[in-house]
Amino acid sequence: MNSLQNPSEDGIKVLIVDDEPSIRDLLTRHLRFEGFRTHAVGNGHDAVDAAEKGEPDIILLDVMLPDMSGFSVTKKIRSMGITAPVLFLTARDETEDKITGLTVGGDDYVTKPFSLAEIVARIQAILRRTKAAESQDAVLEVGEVRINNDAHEVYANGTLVDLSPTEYNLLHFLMSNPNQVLKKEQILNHVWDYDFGGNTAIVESYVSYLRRKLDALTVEPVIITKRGVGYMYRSTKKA
Amino acid sequence: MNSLQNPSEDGIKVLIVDDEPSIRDLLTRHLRFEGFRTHAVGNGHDAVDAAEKGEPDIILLDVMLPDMSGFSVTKKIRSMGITAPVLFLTARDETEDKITGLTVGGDDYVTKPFSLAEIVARIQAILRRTKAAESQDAVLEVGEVRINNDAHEVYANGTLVDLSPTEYNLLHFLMSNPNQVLKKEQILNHVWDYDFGGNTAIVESYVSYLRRKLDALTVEPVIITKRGVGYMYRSTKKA
DNA sequence: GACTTTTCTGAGAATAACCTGATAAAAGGT
DNA sequence: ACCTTTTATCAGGTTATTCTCAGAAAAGTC
Repeated sequence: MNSLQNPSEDGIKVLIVDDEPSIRDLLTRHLRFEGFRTHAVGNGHDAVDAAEKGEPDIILLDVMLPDMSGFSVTKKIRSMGITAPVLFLTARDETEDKITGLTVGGDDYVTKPFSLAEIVARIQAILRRTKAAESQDAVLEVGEVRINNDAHEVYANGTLVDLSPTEYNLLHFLMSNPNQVLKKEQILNHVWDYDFGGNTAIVESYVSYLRRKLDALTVEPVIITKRGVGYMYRSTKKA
Repeated sequence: MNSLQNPSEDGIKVLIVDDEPSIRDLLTRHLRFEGFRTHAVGNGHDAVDAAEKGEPDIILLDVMLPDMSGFSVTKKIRSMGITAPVLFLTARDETEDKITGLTVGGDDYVTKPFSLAEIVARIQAILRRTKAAESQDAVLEVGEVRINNDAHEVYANGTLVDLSPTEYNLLHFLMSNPNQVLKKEQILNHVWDYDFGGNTAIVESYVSYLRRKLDALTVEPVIITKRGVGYMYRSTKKA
């Protein structure tokens, strides 16, 4: 039926540029699953081509490409009058000043390895800023909990809850798919980086952390364990 | 003559890839019975061939194949532009990171041994997400009972019923085939894993569990014993 | 009604799933 | 460099679930 997390993102075209086929594949498959239209290329030359012909709404661009750097690609396409925002994919140790220097305007960047939830969130944020397109809202309120994705703040019945980054990401993912059981594997795939080595036990830990912080402030527990299946965020209790 | 559970799934092509003939046979026979069109092969090379020529809607792919791994097969067919979703069949102890890494898009996986009901449910879920084909709905309501497959929740006349996973699976299977007698063996084959060692007495136990939980909430008993034959879920009472 | 067969159900042991506190390592801030 | 926060792993305790079995109950047969 609906894709997870972003049922409304329908006609948005994403150009994916990365020389590693596995990353291209990962992003292509996931973003398609989320409802985006994608096109993937493996080098800078093809990227310029595709940016011109494909008219993407947003470009995911690896900064380390075999033929030319992602920054050269950006300059080139900007000089051609293409204004689509760029989300740079960088290695952790990339000199950050270079990146921040180029991420003017609506651009942004994420460091590898990233989580899929992060990529989608950044795309959402960029599109929200630039096009004001009907993309995911910055504020998500389900049941007794309100989550503000711009400020990264969570309120439970009006009280600000202090969450760690991972706790926040997990809650955001759960709240994006209310009343739907999410398997632990599924959660791990979305919320943790794609190269995370551990097993799903960590999901249990973080659910525990979240419950400790949230359940003290809510009438109903918000995260339901579906034993043998997964976890579910419950918005409205049904008698 | 009618297929169980999914009379509408008619033209969907399933490619089955497993080196064990018994598993190939089990899946072929069952999925055909369910109304799918199937084609089965026993190694990676043939799988790539069949994926190209057969244009399957979905691929059931064992990850342990004699000539190449299921992941290599996936990469190969993806590079050929084939986007059909893959349902991986894996051993329980398979390194999970490998699997989870590849199952981010529409893909999914089940661990061996699986139950046939699980396979069908996963295929349904994948097709529902990707192709939006007119496949099984997430909510199934028959008579006084409503079952929500997204939330894995069951309501009897509006009251939430707490079921264990196996109880849920059994009820789901019964409700998928209302007003139709199901033999205990049939139920065992669908709902329990294919390597289940015990006998059909366990079906009796679980029917008993279900009745205890459901009949308190319904006017009519929903599960009827057809002595000497099997059980039947009845939607509208028929004398 | 008496007998046979089949089904139902309660009890219990073994197992699996889950929760949580402790802890160590890593990251981040001052 | 120090302290704090955060992340990740692990093991013990706890609860839910699965499965089997045996006796009770019900249905069918003569």
